Amino acid sequence: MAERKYRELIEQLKTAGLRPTRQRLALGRLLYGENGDIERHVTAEQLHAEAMSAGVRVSLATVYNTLHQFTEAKLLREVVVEPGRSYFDTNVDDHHHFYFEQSGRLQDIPSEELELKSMPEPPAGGRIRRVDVILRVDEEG
Amino acid sequence: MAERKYRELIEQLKTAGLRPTRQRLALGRLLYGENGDIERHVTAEQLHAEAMSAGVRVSLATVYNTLHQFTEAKLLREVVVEPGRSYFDTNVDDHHHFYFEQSGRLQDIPSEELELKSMPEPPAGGRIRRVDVILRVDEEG
DNA sequence: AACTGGAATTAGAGAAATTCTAGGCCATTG
DNA sequence: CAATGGCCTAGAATTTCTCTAATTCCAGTT
Repeated sequence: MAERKYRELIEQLKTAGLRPTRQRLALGRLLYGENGDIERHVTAEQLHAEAMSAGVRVSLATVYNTLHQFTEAKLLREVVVEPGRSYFDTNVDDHHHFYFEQSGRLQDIPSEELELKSMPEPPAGGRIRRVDVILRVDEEG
Repeated sequence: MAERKYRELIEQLKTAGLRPTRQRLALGRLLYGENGDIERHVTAEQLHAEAMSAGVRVSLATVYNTLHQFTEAKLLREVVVEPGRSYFDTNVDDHHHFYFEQSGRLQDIPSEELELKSMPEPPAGGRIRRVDVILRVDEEG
């Protein structure tokens, strides 16, 4: 992970009122580090397994807490594709997703490739917090 | 439930290769019956509770099976809004949803009110089976 | 109307994902 | 460097959904 990104992470945690603990930094490094430019869609279980095999001692509960805190801090975005299957996406820019049901894989769609023609008015007293578009894809053959 | 709708349901079950059993007919009546024009978004637990209090003896497993079979037969549409929370929508026409996170409520958006400007090409060997758009709404105050 | 084969239903166990709890640990502040 | 309060942990608990194996029901056939 680039030194710049690392300091940036610490800064973002502070801004969010989160202490830069060993666990949060390690998970941040796993999520954004090394190949930090590649879009990632990980489940809590996956990230936990990844941490284990990287020799990072962290409990599953902490992985869940951290993922939710990162999401809250807009460092991650949660994508729910099926009951009991939710991914955390390292790409927090405006974009959408292909979901491949057979393989359970998720793939980003840049926002330029899928735009909305019109946006409905939110019901009175509400504001639209997020737009989620999922294109469910059948892999034939 | 209108007599017409009732016979229609039996017909649709047959077409789907499903026997019109007491349980399936009763659940169908609960889903589409009486006020069959109103959009409904029910969870399996909710429908099960509804059946119980209507005096219909049916197990939770059967409710799950039936909801999935109805979805398969395109009599229902499943909408996943949160990990561990999925609704079944009696409206199977092309449309989208508002989701109110605080109350957990779902509301239909007619397809005229939210159209896509452009549709991306599905990745090679895939075809887009469904488009799900969820607008997540914060209720302020 | 009884027979039969396959489908459907059931209660309860089981599985999977996530959250909670209570105690101990550790980062920050003064 | 001690105190304070946030953080982490293992494991239990919860929630949602699925599976299993036994029973019951449905539809077509005598």
